[in-house]
Amino acid sequence: MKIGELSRATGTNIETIRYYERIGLLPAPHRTAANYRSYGDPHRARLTFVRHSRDLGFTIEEIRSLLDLSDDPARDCSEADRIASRHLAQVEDKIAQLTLLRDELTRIVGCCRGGVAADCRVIEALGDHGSCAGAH
Amino acid sequence: MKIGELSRATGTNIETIRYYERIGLLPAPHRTAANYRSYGDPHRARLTFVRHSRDLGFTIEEIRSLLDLSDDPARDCSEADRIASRHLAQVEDKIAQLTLLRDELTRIVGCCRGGVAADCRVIEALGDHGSCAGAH
DNA sequence: ATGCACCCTGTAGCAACTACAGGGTCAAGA
DNA sequence: TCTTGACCCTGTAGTTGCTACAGGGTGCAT
Repeated sequence: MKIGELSRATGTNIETIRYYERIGLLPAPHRTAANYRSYGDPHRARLTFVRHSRDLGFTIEEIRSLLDLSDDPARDCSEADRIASRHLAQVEDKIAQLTLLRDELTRIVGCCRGGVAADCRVIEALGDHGSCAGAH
Repeated sequence: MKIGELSRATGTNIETIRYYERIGLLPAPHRTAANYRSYGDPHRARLTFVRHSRDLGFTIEEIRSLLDLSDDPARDCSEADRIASRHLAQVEDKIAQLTLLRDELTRIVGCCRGGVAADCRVIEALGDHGSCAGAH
């Protein structure tokens, strides 16, 4: 299939596909006589893997490691587990952090009762970290 | 005070301070005879405002708007409230999204029982979006 | 033959910094 | 007086993960 079909089949931007090839995340496919890229099912599966992993927030480098693992079926999979677990921990950290942020923002937004900027609690709160309830 | 002191006083990287000046977020300070930047309290207050807003996740452009507002104390502060509320909504979206992600990752990670990559559930799950519990 | 959709390469842009390279300045100690 | 070290300056390039051109070629239908 041509790059446009692969793009539609995986929901990936064409530019992104070429980008993945450039950085070595996807192998360079065969070319037609007209120098068009020509993909097969293995390419589509690999790109699906990459997109799914990106959707789950894995970095390109993490995906590279995961692909290396899946390319070598004999290898121990504990590294895959380690990568995924570490990522999970990062996501949990991020959630905790954003929750603190949300609470702080809720507090700040709730203070605004209209009026002029000089009396605005939002602006005041932003200028004064000391008035924050928690750390962030 | 010199840039290093301002840096320590606000917990901001020196390069970042110069960057903020370059993009017009902080006004250019006076210079000493040796061409060193020389800051006063208003600069420190403004930078504190910027850092605090960044810590809360506001973008540079949002901060620019907020600073414009605080520079003009007679203006109506409803825009500040609007910016902060929209940002709060974004944070809430992000939390919801990350929570789905976390659940998916938890599910994936929990499946790994060791062994070789060929049988790895982590790798399998990443290659197959269809096996996901929810949308992400 | 002439549109039009598609493909190619290469480069530059985005956010919000961060990290040099290659130089100048200043105060303290030997 | 000299030198060491901490600090400051400008300007440019790198980071992540794409995205958006510019300027061209290809393939098929009308």
